[in-house]
Amino acid sequence: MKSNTIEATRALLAEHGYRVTEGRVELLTLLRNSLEPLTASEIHLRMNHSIDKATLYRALEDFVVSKIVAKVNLQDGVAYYELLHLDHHHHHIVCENCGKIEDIESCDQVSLQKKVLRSSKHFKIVNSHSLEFFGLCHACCKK
Amino acid sequence: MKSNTIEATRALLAEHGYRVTEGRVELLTLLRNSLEPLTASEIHLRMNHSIDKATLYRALEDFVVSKIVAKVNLQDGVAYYELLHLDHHHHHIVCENCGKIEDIESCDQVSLQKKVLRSSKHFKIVNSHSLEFFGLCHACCKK
DNA sequence: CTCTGTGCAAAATATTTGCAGGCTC
DNA sequence: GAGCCTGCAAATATTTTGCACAGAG
Repeated sequence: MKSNTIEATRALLAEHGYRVTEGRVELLTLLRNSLEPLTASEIHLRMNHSIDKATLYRALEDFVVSKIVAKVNLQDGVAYYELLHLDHHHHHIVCENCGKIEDIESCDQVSLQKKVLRSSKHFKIVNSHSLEFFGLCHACCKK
Repeated sequence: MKSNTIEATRALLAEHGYRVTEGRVELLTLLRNSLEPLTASEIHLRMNHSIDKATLYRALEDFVVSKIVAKVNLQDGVAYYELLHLDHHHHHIVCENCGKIEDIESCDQVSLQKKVLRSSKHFKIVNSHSLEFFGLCHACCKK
C-alpha cells in the first residue's frame, strides 16, 4: 500500500516530464499524507531538512505550474502548498484564534466564474480563483 | 471639494482614536484616490518617500485592524491595501498577463457565509473571506 | 505634559538566483 | 553523455522591531 502510493507518485512525476528524484518523491508523498496545506518551512522541517530550501522552492514552483500542487494563501504572509487532487476543487476556512484549517467543499466553480464574467467589464476569461474564509472554530468560541 | 475629502479623512482618523498626523492623512487620501489596491512599495513611491516604510507598515496595520483599510492578496507575494468603503463589499479579478485589476461586485456575502457554515464541521463563526479571480482581460486575449 | 506616531537602523522572514557538481534517463 | 536537479552561498524583497525623539491632543 505504501509502495503503491510511492509508485503513483513516481508515475505522476514522470507523466509531467520530471526526473524521479528522491527529494521530489518525498516531497509529494509528504504533501499527499498531509491533511492540510503546509508552508515551505513546515515541509522543510517535516523532511528533516533532507532537502535544501532553494531546491524545495524550485520543486514547489514547478509543481504549481504543472498544477500538481496548489499554492494557497491564508493571509498570514507565507505561502501554503497542498497536493491538487484533480477531482476535488475546494477552499479553506481558517480559525483566527488557533489556526485550525478545514476544507470547504461547497464551491460551484463554473457558475461562480460565469457570474464574474457577466459582471465584469474588461475580462474575457477566468482561469482560477482563490477563496478562503476566516472565522472561529467551535473550540475557540467556547473560550 | 478637495478640502472636503481631507476633512472627511481627518474625521475618520479621529473617530477611530488616531492622532491626525500629516502622514496618515496623506496615506488615506492617497488610498481614497486610488482606483485599485496598492502595495506598500507603490504607496511609498507615490508619497515620494515622505513617510518611512516602517511607519507606513505600522499605519497600514493599524488601519487594517480598525477596518479602515483592507489587506488584499493578489497571489504575487506582496500585500495590497485599499480603502474600505463600508457600504461596498467587493473582490477583484486580476489579469495574469498585464496585471490589470477590476473590482468584482457580485458577492452575496451573507448567503456565502451561511453556506460555508452549513458545510463546515468545526466552525461556528465566519468573520470574513478573501475571494480573488485570475484570468485574462479582453486586451490580452486579442494578442 | 502625556502618549501616540515617527524616522532611522537593524533584524527577522521569505523567497530567488548563480554556479559547480551529481544523478536520472 | 546530456541535461535536469541539487546543495551551497549569497542576494533580494518584504515586513517587523527597538529606541529615542517629535508632535498631536
